[in-house]
Amino acid sequence: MPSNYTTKDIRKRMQSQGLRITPQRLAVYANLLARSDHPTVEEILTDINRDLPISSKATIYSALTVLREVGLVKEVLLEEGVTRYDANVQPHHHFCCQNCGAIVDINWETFSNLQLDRLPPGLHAEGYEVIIKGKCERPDCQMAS
Amino acid sequence: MPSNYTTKDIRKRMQSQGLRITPQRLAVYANLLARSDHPTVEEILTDINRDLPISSKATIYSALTVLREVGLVKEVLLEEGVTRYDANVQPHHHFCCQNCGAIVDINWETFSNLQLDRLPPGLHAEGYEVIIKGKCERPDCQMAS
DNA sequence: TTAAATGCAAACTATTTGCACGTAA
DNA sequence: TTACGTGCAAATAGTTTGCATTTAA
Repeated sequence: MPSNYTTKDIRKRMQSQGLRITPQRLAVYANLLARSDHPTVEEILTDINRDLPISSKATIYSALTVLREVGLVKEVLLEEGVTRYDANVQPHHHFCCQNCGAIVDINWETFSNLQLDRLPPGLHAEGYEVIIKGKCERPDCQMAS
Repeated sequence: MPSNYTTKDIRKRMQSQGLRITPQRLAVYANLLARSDHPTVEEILTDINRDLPISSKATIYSALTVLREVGLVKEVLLEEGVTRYDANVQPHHHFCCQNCGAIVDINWETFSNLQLDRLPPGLHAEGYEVIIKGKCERPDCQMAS
């Protein structure tokens, strides 16, 4: 489960901001909650329209913008030109397989002890994330150069 | 200075791979060496064509691809839809100002002691980078919410 | 001399926008 | 009922590609 939230949270968050709960917005959020692979817009679109068409691409973009504004979704930027989305909005780190591109969430506690006071004077940190590049557990990837 | 390299290095690197040294490739690399603000393609283009037109946009893209292939340049992905470039190819971290967008290089040694053995079993790290978000030293930014 | 690089324009991909129609509250 | 959201198509932005011309070695 990529988040501590559930689809119930979307109602509270959206309504408190005067935003409507629509089938499309619910579907996008539910899809992100259900999967842990940080999908792209294209992947979300394919997935939620698999059985019956429920949303257009422009609506997915719109839904993701709104979900980010209310703090239910974050974007993940690891590859050039590819924006991915994550329903896990708690601070955490990312492992990125250099062979297959898989992205694995790493618990915050794994690297929660960074000494931010070592930053150059004048810079004030509000948060951080560690991005680890390497090879994931798949045999193909372990084998790859 | 964002790198330990100089424009002399481009000759060695390129020639050893049978690639040509052109005024355009030199200009792109020299520009990246001269500035520390991780420019976009657009910004590089504007800068090197300021006095007299020397390069087209397609050539900048081509030059950056080659420079990355020979290991003289790295891309920096911190904002959605924006690819920036860096002639500092040594491992280092990035501080990103949430107010003005400034990107500050942080020495590797500042956070060089991460315990990578704490990663989930099966994942093999080959490198990492810490991305710190916060406010930079500019008074405007310190002031901002 | 000649294979490789440049510059332009067209093609492509990702994302945003305008607007008529539909719908959640 | 009605302001907000959706879907479509067109617009925009970033990047890549094809090809004739130029040039580094």
